[in-house]
Amino acid sequence: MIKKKEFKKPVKKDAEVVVKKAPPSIAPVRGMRDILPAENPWWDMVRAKCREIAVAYGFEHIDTPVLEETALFVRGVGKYTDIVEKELYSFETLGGSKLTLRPEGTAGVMRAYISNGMVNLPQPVKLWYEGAMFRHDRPQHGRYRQFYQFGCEVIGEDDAVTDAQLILISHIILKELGIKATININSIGTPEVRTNYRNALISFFRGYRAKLSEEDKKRLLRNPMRLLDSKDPAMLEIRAEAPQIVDWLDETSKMHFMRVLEYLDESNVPYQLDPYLVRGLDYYTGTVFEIFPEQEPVAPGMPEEAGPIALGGGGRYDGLAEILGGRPTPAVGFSLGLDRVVSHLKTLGVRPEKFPREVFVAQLGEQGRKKALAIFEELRKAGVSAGEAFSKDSIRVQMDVANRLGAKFAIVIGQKEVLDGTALIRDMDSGTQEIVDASKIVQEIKKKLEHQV
RNA sequence: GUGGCCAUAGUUCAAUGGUAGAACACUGGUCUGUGGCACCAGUUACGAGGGUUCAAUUCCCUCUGGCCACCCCA
Repeated sequence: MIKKKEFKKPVKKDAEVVVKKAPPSIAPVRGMRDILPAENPWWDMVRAKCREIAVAYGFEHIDTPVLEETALFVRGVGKYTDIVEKELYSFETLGGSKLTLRPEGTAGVMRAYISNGMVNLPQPVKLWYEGAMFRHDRPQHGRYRQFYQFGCEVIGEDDAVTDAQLILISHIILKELGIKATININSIGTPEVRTNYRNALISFFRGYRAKLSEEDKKRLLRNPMRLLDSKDPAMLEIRAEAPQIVDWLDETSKMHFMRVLEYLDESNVPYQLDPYLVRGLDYYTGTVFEIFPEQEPVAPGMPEEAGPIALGGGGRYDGLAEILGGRPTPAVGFSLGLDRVVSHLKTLGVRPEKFPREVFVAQLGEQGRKKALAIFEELRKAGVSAGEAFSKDSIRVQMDVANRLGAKFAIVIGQKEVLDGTALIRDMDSGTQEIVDASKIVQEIKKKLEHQV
C-alpha cells in the first residue's frame, strides 16, 4: 500500500505539468441518442419483422428525404397543429430555402407520389418506409427529438377494407413480435362533418364555461375538439354528456366506418371505440386509430406505470393529395414508433436471437497466425460463421473469447500444425480434440456441425 | 414550450467544505499449446462556466443534459 502511494504521487505530478487540460467532451444534443450494439439486435428484429409483413402484404419500399420544404408540412400536417406550431426543426439555408426535418412520414410519401407521377401506376400504390423523424419536443421516456418510424401507406383506394387491412397489419407485426396490442378507433368524418361537430361542441361547452379550467377555456376558443382529451377531472364528467362525432357523421362516412369495424370483427383484431380520439394531424378524414400495448399488470414493488403509451397510429387522409397540389386521391396509412416498440419488447423480456459463431479460429505464433487468416476466409466462403481474436497472442485468452462467443468448435493452428500441414479441432463442450488434415478442415468442420444438429 | 426532481469511473451505487471508494465490466499477469474457476495488478469519474470561501465534488447562480408531470404524441 505504502509503496503504491509513494509511486503514484510523483507520476501524477509529472503528468499535470506535461499534459494540457483535455478539451471539454462533447455530449449528444438534447433528445438525440446513440443506439448501441447492445440494443441494436432488438431494432434489427423489429425492422426485419416490419419489412417481412409489409412485403408479404404487397407493399413496396420507398425512401424519401429527411429534409423537405417547410411548406410541405405546414400545408400537409396543418398550420394549427402542435407538430407544426411548436415542434418543427426548421431552418433557412444560405440560399434562402426554408427547410424542415420531417416530423412524420406520410406527407413526404404523398409528395413523392405526386412528384413522381405515381398516379400513372396501377392503383392502389402500396408503400412502406422506415426512418428517422424529428420533433422539437421536450424529451421524456419514449419521446425523443430524433425517433424512428416504420409506416405503410395505401394511396389511391377508398374502400373500407383497406382501412381494416392496415389496422390488421399493424396488429400482426406487433403480435408476431410478442406484443399484444389493442386498437382505439374512431371516425372523424369529412371536413364538413368536423366543422358542424366543432360548432356543436362549442355551444355545448359554453354552457359549462364556469367549470372549465383556464387551460380548457383557451382550448374552447382555439381547438374545441382537443377538450375531449383533457385530463381535468371536472372535464371528464362534463365530457360524458358532450355530443359525439359518430352521431354527426354523414351517411357515407358512417357506412364506411361500419364496414371497417365489420372487417375488424372478422379478422379478430381487438379494438375499442374511442369517441374522444381526434388525432393531432389535420390531414385525417374518416377512420383514425391508435395502437396501444395491452396493459401489463404492474409487478409488486415496481413503480406504477403511467398511462399506456401509444406504439403507433394512423388513419385515412383522403384530402392530403389535393392539399399538396395533386389530384384528389384517397389514401390510408399507419406508422409505428420503433423506439417505443423496442422499449416495450425489452420490458416484456423478449430477447433477440444472437448471431451464432459456430467455430473459432485460434492461432499460435506468426506462422500459425498467417495460416489462420487463410482458414478464416475459407470458412467464411463456405458459409460457416467463425470468430477470431488474431490480435491476441495468448491461447488462453483466445479460448476465453471462443467461449464467450459460444463457439461449438475451436480450430487451433500453431507452429506444429503448420509444419505438419494439419489443424486441431477442439470440441468446446466436451473438450475432446482431434487432428485433421489442414486441406480438409472446412469439410471436416461442416461435417461436425451437421452432425451436431 | 411550462413546472418539479436530478447530475460522481463504461455501468450500478457510496463518502466528503481539506481534491474521492466499492461492486460489476474492461486490460494485463499467474499461465505464447488450451476456455467456463480462482488469485494478483492496472486503466477509467466529481457534466460546463461563474460566484462565496484560506480551501468547493460538497454551498449559491447560470448553462447543458437526463427523468417526471403538463402540453402533445410515435
